[in-house]
Amino acid sequence: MKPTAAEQTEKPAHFIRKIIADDVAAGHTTVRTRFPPEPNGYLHIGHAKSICLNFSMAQEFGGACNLRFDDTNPEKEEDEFIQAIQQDVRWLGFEWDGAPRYASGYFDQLHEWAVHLIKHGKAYVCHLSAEETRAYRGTLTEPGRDSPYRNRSVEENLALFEQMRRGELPEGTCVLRAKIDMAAPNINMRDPTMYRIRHAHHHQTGDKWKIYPTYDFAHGQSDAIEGITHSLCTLEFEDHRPLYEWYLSNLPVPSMPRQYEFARLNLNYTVVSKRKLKQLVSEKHVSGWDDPRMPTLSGLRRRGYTPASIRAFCDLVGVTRSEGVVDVGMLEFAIRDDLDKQAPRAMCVLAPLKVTITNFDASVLEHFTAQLHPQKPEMGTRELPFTRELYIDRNDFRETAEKDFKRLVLGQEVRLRNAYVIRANEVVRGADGQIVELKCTYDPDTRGKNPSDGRKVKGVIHWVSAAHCLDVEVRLYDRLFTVEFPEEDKSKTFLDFINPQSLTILKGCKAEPSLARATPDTRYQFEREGYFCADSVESQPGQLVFNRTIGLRDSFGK
RNA sequence: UGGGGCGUCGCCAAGUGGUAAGGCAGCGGGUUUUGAUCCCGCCAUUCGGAGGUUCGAAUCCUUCCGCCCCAGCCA
Repeated sequence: MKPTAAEQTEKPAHFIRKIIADDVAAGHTTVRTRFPPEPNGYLHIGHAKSICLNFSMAQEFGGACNLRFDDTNPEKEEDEFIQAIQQDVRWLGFEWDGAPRYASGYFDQLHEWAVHLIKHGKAYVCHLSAEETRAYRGTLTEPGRDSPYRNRSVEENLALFEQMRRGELPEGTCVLRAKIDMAAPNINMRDPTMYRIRHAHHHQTGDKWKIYPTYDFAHGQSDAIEGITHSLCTLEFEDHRPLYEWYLSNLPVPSMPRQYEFARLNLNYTVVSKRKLKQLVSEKHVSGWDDPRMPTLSGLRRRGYTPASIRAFCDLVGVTRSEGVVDVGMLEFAIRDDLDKQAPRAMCVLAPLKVTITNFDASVLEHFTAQLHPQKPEMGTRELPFTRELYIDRNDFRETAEKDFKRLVLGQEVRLRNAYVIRANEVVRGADGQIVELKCTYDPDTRGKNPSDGRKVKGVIHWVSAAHCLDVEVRLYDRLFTVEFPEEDKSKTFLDFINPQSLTILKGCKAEPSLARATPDTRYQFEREGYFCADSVESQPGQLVFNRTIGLRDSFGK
């Protein structure tokens, strides 16, 4: 059998891999990377790219990868997210080195380093208000002006910073800034803020701190403390690299990490922004962070995506510096590719139409043994009860049809998958004219073989025994947004493009009896329909709920 | 009009001076008791445009065009 994308061992030689390989060849014996999420939301498919990159680089080069919570902004962060992030990283198949790290774990050291910069005349306490600071910063085309507080004495700065630390100053009173260059063309170098006053409770450090470092003042030093060799981040941080390096070279840090930037993942027909995902959840457009329509890892998991398929997808997409938009079709390919090889087959009728086999005795019960996987007999078999009354899908029957319709047509034959060939003889209608039943006859000579008279039966449809099938609920998912780029139209909000048909709930679906023991971790292929798994939160034994992960590729177009 | 990036097939992406990989999607055909899978074939005389250097350029130079990021006491 052809290897799946997930089994592909030859990894493409992207630029990060080359840089690291060169460093290793040049004598770097320790490769250490880190995945540094801020615990202010759930992880999504975009994070998966970063996770796969960081962990796989460490794995490939015999190094280690840390998990570090970038928790410098207590007001936006929660412990719930810390737990969820750990679960998602593990689910994806990675294990970080040692215990999870926290930027907040370095607050003492960071504070000490801030004092160090003050003592060296490289940082000062600035009392400009936020608005004034903005005005002094200049614009993209005009240089900024020096703050009037820029030349305070070391002693005064030390005293003021200590007051900030003790919580003696109200929020917003002042900030600690690095003294770099207010005329720098790179705005990040115009005396960036290092510390701001926040009288906030921190999920890790409690009420110990009244001042919190900014991302820029925390990230590089945290990397240095942990001995990170390659600090991989997304393109928007490229302009921060000079500042990242400025702090490292002006502080007595224990190591010199290097920052490299790659393009973040963009997917069409969805949004991959924590802020927007959070909005979908809080405004109840979806049932939660783990709604199967969400591009979050927890949503994809509940939907039925496998970790291997997401890893394969990340490999497929590659790592470059050019930002593009990946077609969701590639994600769908990755999951179909994986599931086709793994998923046991089963039959489930989504839109049941009763069929009576008039020449089959009502007192008879036959059994067919069907393979769980057509290409993998080693996966085993299951039993299919066959009786006089069956269900087939309404979409698989037409009273008249063109020759390209390869299913059941009145007066013609079709094969019931794993069972007999039947012929539709008569349509039974309800009071409203709706077809409620089909009267058919079966050909006993077609069990496990084609008609011996050489008749050609082209179509094959799935079915279920009416007396033995399970009544189940099936949820079909479509893309969450109706347009490729929901964020593109600036005159509207992405919420205007939510697909009202993104969720279709089907009740009264008829599943073959072997599905009674379905659990969320077994993904099935419902033959001719797609890949499904029991919903991890709402499916119960006896009241099964299946999520359609993804439909089968369909060249006919239902 | 400042700074930093990016532009190779509809999408992703190799290629870094020697004459355009691969994947996704699409389109033909074959196998098939899943219109699935699998198999075979097709799918960029051309690399954002224009000049130039060179025996030779997607790769070097010049210039132009387009797109993205940066003016949080967010990350």
